[in-house]
Amino acid sequence: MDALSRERIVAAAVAILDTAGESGLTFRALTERLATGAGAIYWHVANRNELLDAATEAVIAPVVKPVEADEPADGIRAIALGLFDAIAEHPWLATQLATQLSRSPWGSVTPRIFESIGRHVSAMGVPKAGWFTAGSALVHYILGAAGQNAANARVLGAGGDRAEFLAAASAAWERLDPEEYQFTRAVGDQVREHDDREQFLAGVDLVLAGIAASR
Amino acid sequence: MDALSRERIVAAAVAILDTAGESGLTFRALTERLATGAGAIYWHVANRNELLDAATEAVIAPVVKPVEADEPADGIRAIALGLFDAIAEHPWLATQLATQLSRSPWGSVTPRIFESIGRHVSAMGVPKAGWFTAGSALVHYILGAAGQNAANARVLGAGGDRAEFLAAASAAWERLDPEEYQFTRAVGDQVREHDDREQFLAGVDLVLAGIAASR
DNA sequence: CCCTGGATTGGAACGACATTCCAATGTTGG
DNA sequence: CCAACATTGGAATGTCGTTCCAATCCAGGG
Repeated sequence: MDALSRERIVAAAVAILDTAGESGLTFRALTERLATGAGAIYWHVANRNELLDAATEAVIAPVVKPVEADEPADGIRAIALGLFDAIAEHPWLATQLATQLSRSPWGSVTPRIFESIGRHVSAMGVPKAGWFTAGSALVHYILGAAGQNAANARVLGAGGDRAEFLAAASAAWERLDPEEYQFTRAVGDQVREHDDREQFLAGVDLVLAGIAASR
Repeated sequence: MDALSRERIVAAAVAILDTAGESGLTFRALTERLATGAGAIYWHVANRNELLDAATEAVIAPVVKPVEADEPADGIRAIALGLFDAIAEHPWLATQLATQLSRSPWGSVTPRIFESIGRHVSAMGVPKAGWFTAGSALVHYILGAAGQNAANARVLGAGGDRAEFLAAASAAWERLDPEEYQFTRAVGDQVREHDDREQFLAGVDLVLAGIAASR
């Protein structure tokens, strides 16, 4: 039996989260996968929340590494896509990052994301007074849109393919009152034809255009 | 004892959520406040999640009522501020809306928000192909920024005042490695001097500028 | 080499929770 | 007034996070 360590526990947590979602991360699942007892785990991590935070950090850290790019906007797009892919691959990140943002915004992971995006914002020539606004708009759009994309993918689930999902989503939308939800329904038709990644990048570019316009 | 009803249960849930947060909403707290048993509540409500959704809807519904405005942008600002205030008054909304967005995006509350914002987006003269991108950027920024604002207010808590909070936040930021977090730290200085609401609106206007630029 | 103190482990025990179940009570139409 | 049904209150169940403790491991000093 290899020595138990914080890293091994966090790795096991990520694996469980990936296959069973946030509600699947129980101490029972952990003790079984690690062939140990709950007390041993508690010696290395304070509690379940700290473990969730550590798992989030372990998965996000590689994405927010500094990126060199000719254009600052390209650096932002690269980080945005990295986050998009990470959240698509680990759907539990969406809820987790949102919760962390609105529970303890100055925790460990969120400022790192903010910083990695902000570096490029300041390089864009935005006046200092606009840094917070520009950085916030980017980060909130990126995390929100990536999370929603992951949610769509999850609804799709293991079984079906894209066509099946779109059919289900269409059905759900058709059920909406056409009068009351005319915008949402009109948008549904547009979305079906576009690639998720491209659509996400279009949103990033929209915010970037806003930053450029108010510079 | 007045007749138990779904409305009374939802109202009690909102009251509990406001004073004790999401983790405070237990069936024990509900049965005590309503002077009844768990079984009675389960006859009106399927489970805890449905109750959380109903509480969210009850609090959000008044905010997403149609708004008439001379300029579409003003309508968007009005709805954004309504959401901002609702989330500030009921901080549990931040986590709840984020969770609902990334769990079942096509539930009941989220499309209503999307629709109420989208109406004004289409009135802005955005070409149809850009509706989804523009609406998404707005909604994600609004919910994300409002949630973060509520989180800041919560850290501040019942006891202290704004100066105390800013001192605590400063202290947290000073502890960050100045080299590694130079953008975040620079931004902290800017933020201290500005009104939260104005800062929030500046972000909305930034996204609106992006929409106008790509129109 | 052993022995002693701290580090680490495994699992039992505890209290809180969401949910289910059921007997009892209210209500209503024939 | 009496059957069917709607509604209630609370006891029972199983799962969870967390705490506690006895047992084991390990390193360094005598």
